[in-house]
Amino acid sequence: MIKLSKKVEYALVALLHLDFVEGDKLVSTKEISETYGMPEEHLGKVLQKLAKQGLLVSVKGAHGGYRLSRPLTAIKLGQVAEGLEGKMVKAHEGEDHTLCTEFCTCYVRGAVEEVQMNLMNYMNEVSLADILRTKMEEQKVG
Amino acid sequence: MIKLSKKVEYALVALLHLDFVEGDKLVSTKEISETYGMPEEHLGKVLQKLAKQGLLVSVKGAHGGYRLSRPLTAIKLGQVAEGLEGKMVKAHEGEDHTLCTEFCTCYVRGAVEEVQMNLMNYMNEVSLADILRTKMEEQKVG
DNA sequence: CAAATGCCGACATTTTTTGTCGGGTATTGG
DNA sequence: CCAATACCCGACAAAAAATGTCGGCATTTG
Repeated sequence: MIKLSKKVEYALVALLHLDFVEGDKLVSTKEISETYGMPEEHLGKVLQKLAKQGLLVSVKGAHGGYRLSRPLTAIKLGQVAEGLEGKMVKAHEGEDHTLCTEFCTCYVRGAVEEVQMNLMNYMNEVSLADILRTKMEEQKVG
Repeated sequence: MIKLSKKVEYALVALLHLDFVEGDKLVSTKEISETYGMPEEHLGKVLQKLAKQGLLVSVKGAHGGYRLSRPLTAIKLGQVAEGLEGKMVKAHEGEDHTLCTEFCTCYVRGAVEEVQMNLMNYMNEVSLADILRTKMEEQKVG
């Protein structure tokens, strides 16, 4: 099933939440986890990875927390997923099957990699802002 | 990780293989599994589901096997995935959050569903022929 | 210093994926 | 008719991944 993992789901919820928050206000893991009923420790891990990847800025210590490092328009779905689950497609590991234009095992297998690539490319085009916009338009209509 | 499952991978390999085969020739599970080194029983399950869903035509008995029921242009990535793993998104389960235009829990959560929808819509647009075409163009260039 | 909070690794639990087995049923060829 | 081939199906087993928890450390604030 092509389904977003909880990790990604938590990440998206947190990112969208942070976007709603005014300016540079810092929000703690605890606050977010309580708002949406997520396990705090787990969400913590997720946010730490997002920070490590540069999507979030973290501030330690009392009254610390996280804030977005950039606008949602500049955060791609693919970045979030990759940050949390590692590189998703092994971007053509050197193998050159240019010669096999006819049917052969590697040819078919190569085409399957292509599918993964396509999916990944798609996810790297869609920004979180796009998603939010889609949702808003849908609500206006529906 | 947004990664195709083995089931889907096996299915795609089989479907592309069947496309390479001339005309109405029947190909058995065994033949495919041996060509690509997949576990026969497991591949069998996959092909059975594809047949049940109508993407493949199955012929029982000696010299039986499978063939495509239609051209690859008419087989969408999403169909393959759904056939193997069930409906992927619960297509808006009635809940109406039209009122929450401001920040609220369900609003953010709703946006996450949107992401899933987008992914699914994408997968229902891409046909296996599209994928193959992409691969061919890439080979010409690369 | 104590409290709050991020950071990190290890582990436990649960769920999903992947693979296997045994026993059907249908068709073909001899 | 019989044996071989091959699809069909449910139940189970094994392996892997996702999810959640714990304990301890590091940093900042008051």
